Amino acid sequence: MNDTMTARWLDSDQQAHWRAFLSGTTRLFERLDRQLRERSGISLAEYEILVRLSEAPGQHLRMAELASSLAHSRSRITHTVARLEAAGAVIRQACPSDGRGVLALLTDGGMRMLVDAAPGHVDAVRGYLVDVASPADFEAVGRVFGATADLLADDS
Amino acid sequence: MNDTMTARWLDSDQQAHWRAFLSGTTRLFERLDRQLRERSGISLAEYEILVRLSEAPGQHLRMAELASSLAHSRSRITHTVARLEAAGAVIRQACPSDGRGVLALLTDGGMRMLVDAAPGHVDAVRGYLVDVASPADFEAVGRVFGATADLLADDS
DNA sequence: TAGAGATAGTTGACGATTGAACTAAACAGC
DNA sequence: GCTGTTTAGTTCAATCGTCAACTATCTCTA
Repeated sequence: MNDTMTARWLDSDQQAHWRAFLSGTTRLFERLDRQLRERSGISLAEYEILVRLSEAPGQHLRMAELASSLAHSRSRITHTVARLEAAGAVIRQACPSDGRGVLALLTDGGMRMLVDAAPGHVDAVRGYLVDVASPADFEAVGRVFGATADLLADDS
Repeated sequence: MNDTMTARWLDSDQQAHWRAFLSGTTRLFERLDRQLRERSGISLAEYEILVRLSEAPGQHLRMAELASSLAHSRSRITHTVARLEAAGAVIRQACPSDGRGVLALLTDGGMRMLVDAAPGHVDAVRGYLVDVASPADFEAVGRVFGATADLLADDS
């Protein structure tokens, strides 16, 4: 956002789309989070961390890699990983190649939590978002928020 | 989500779109909230309440109308309106037609806060979302999340 | 090879959101 | 017109996220 930016207001269609987006995402995240908590006892943020760790070679990632991958603050990652560690889903260990670094390592128990949670979560993502959109519309969603994410990438 | 739902996993394109959406919205909301706080001293949630009140006839709405319009919990609306009241942006008064009800009424000061905040906020919404999407793609976003919002409407 | 600055991560205090329990008023059926 | 049930809103405690301060390590340059 800089001083040369002078665009104003949204037209009424744009405003309707923007408000649909606000309302839809608010309800969607609330529902996904609640469903995960009720069925598997983990939050959406915790779930996403487990997913990233499960995909990583050796099932471990640096804290900063988790932070940038999820677009969460470092502090938030510290707190969330601490909760996951208390729940036995993750272990922390020093990073061998960088004395400042910390690796979060998925445990077998963490993998079981993920395997337990994933089907219901994916069903929910499908049922409330993916499958209510046409393939072309869902692609458009990916394009739009990919562009937004790039624009707001960490160095911006 | 019901028992007959058996769809599984997302294909790799769908997963890429879903993650772009997660990352894009996370960054977008974080940025919009921070920009509003820095430039105008209000949160995004507070801003949205001021907008709804400013559009309402008589510049007032019931608490429950705010809650369903923003898809926020009643408890959250109570807290947020309390903060706005402390900031002098809103006044609460008993609802004349329903003894249980409470009206949130926008003050002149609240209207000034909104007028001050709105241009920068709209520029940000444009700059980080609306204008990075083609018109057709942004329409698709509206369609998709409109459908999600309907599906997850309060009685679901 | 100092020393300055940048980077990684944690901590603690504070603010915001949630969910459950609660009060009070409205409504429905008899 | 009671009585039981819904609905509106608030309150409290607990959880989660943010921000600023802090330690430790790494990197760059002279």
